[in-house]
Amino acid sequence: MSPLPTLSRREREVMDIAHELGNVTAAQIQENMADPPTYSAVRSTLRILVEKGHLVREREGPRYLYSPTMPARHARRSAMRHVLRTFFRGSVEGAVATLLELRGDDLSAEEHARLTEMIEQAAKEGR
Amino acid sequence: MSPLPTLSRREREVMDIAHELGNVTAAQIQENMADPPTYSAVRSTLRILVEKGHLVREREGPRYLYSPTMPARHARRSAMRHVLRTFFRGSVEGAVATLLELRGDDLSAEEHARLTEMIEQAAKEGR
DNA sequence: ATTGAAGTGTTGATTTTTCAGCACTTTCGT
DNA sequence: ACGAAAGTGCTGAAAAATCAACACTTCAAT
Repeated sequence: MSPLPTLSRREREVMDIAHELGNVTAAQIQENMADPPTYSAVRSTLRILVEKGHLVREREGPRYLYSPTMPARHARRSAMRHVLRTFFRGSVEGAVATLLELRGDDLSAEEHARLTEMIEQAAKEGR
Repeated sequence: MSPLPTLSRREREVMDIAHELGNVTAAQIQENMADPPTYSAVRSTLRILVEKGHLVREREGPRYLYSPTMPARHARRSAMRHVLRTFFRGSVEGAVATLLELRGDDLSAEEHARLTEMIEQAAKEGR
């Protein structure tokens, strides 16, 4: 199984938007791009991403919808693993600490409960 | 303050390595690159990254050491914020869940205690 | 002091990426 | 049925990124 080719700058930008929004039209992509090129140029990038196998497209009435090929769960894990390794030296604790900082507001009681529960589960798992 | 220019594919790869290793020589960068080009080409990329303001370099005896301009703490937060938004729709819970999955092995008692403590703190904070 | 190894600065060719134009098709409202 | 608006496929030019070559310098060991 040949790995998917790596992405250029614009291609990565488009893929990020696609992951964020799930499945999108060319117009939506353009709207969400920083310093967006013409609609025509956006479609050009989309075509390349489909060729490379990163996106699939299907007709949705009058237009096309584009969706990431890689299942969301896999993409999430892969992205998180990369950040964990690159910026946190693999420290899950460090990563969680930063997440909580980013969270900013206080945790709600429910959120607190769910997080604690998650950690309990992780501690018990596989016994 | 003009924002730093965005990065090309190779540039990003080099920056990731620089973040992972802290401060590095050109040779170290090359060793860690996927499908590495010549030493000369690596230095070429490094020069551009210095010009763009992403790296600083300083003499270390016979050679140069390159280090990311952006403070590690800021880089970590920025990277995590991006992943959080792109792949988790901003859900800290979702992100933590994935981190715990990635962690794989059971949590040690100490790790468990520290994570729980962190969450307690986040819940209490700012009262 | 000389030599080889390792490092550096600079330059330009090649490749890739990025982008827009154009002719054509489909959709939708009047 | 018609025209406007929106969408599409295709193509090639312009810009950027990538890479390697070459000449030069520094270091360290003999």
